[in-house]
Amino acid sequence: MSRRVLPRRFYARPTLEVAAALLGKVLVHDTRDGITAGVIVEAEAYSGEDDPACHAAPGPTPRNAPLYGEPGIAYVYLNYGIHSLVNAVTEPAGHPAAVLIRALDPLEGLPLMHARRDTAGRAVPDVQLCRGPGNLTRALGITLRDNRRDLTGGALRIEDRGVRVPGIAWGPRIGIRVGVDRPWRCWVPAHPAVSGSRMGNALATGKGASRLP
DNA sequence: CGTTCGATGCACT
DNA sequence: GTGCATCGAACGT
Repeated sequence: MSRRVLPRRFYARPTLEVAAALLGKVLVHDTRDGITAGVIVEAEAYSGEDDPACHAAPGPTPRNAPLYGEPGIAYVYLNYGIHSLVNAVTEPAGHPAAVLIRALDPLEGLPLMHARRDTAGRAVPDVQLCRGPGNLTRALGITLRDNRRDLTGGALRIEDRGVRVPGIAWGPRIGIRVGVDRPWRCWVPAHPAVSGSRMGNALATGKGASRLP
């Protein structure tokens, strides 16, 4: 529908490159209820069967099949029984890898995001609507049914709207128990929508080199 | 402030 | 049966 939708070749390259390049891009979900969209400000790379934190670590299974397929496809899975987490599949087909989208700066459809997130009359500040991978899928209405959707066109997509990020910081991935040694999480320095400031996350405020780790 | 802990569903051993 | 790429309420200090 638009030339600003990221083409498949954007995803068909090293996962760390894609993760960095996704910062500043816009995740859009078009549903019956309306459009919601946000600027990606935090992401994590998961790449290869030798990455112990990657879902492909055990080798191919029915669940992780999308990771082995075409780049530019959404890999959505349920974790902790509650949260749908959305990834963008990367690298040429055959190399299992993806970028987990962890936080957005809310851009469009804020009222709809609030409607989806506000529970028990509990209001959520705008900047926290899409802070955290489970929160952003809830705000955008992304569920397991969106697994395998093509991000290069259609209702769930990622666009380039010309947003420039001021910098990129790198650090260890969050919430995993293995593979913590790999600094494969990247974020926009000091951005308030970046997750992790809960656990005394000094990293989230650090100045970032745009260089890959 | 800080840390702990229960909710909840599904893939995989 | 076990273990999560989480979240937020409920504690303790």
